[in-house]
Amino acid sequence: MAFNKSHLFDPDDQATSAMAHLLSHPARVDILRFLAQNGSTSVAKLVNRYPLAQSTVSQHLEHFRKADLIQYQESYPYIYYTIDIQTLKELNAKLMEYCMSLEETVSLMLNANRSR
Amino acid sequence: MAFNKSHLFDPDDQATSAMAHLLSHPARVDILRFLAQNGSTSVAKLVNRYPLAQSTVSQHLEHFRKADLIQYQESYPYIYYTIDIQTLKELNAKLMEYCMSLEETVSLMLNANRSR
DNA sequence: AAATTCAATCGTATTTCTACGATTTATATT
DNA sequence: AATATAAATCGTAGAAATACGATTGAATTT
Repeated sequence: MAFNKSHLFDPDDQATSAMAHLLSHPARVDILRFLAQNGSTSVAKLVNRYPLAQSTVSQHLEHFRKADLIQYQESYPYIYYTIDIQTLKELNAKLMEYCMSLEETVSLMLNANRSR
Repeated sequence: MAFNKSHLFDPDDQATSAMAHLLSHPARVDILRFLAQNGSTSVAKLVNRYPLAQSTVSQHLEHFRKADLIQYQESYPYIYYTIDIQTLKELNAKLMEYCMSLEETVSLMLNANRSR
């Protein structure tokens, strides 16, 4: 048992949950926003921002790298990470679409309750 | 080691990642949408929707219960779950706000690149 | 060549997640 | 009282996530 069954679900829902998963740790929530707002950023700078060891921050970055959400370029002595805007837009759109649809649905419910 | 450090991060980011975490499995993505769209739903009906055992579906529902995102009422022989609209609106707003802010930020970046 | 430095990777411990079957609990029905 | 049924809970297995220190690799300085 315990073999994951996520692949058996609707592909759109898989994409939504994959993006959600990337945001399921507060460090990653901040990293993504920081990179979006500040552009090219060294790992050292990120390590300074969090109460985490360097190896742990690298591990979080690995999640993003595997999802092609970030890219990096070396420039001694640092490695600078940037967001892959195209991929971010795609993944973010999936999650946003889901959240907005949910929001719309429950708002309709509220209105329906109010008028009966 | 390995004791979780999430509590050391920004409370807003903790809330964002907590909601993201609830959506980090495709079954939960579908459950939340299904409850929002279809209202009061028995566990049996949910179990039928997924390639998962009854106990596994109950476990997923437990995530939502712990976050006060759902409520239930018994009516023999079924237990019917509904969304807690107020809580959903609050948690969803946090995640939406984050995603929309990200979207806005990267869109500005694209425009800046286009015009230089 | 030796030393330095940044960051990836490795090894490992602990915790949490995902999944299941089995059991328990609660509530009718018979 | 016995039976049936729905769903929570328990016990457990395996995988993945989170965290760290230590090591390695690449690149520049000295």
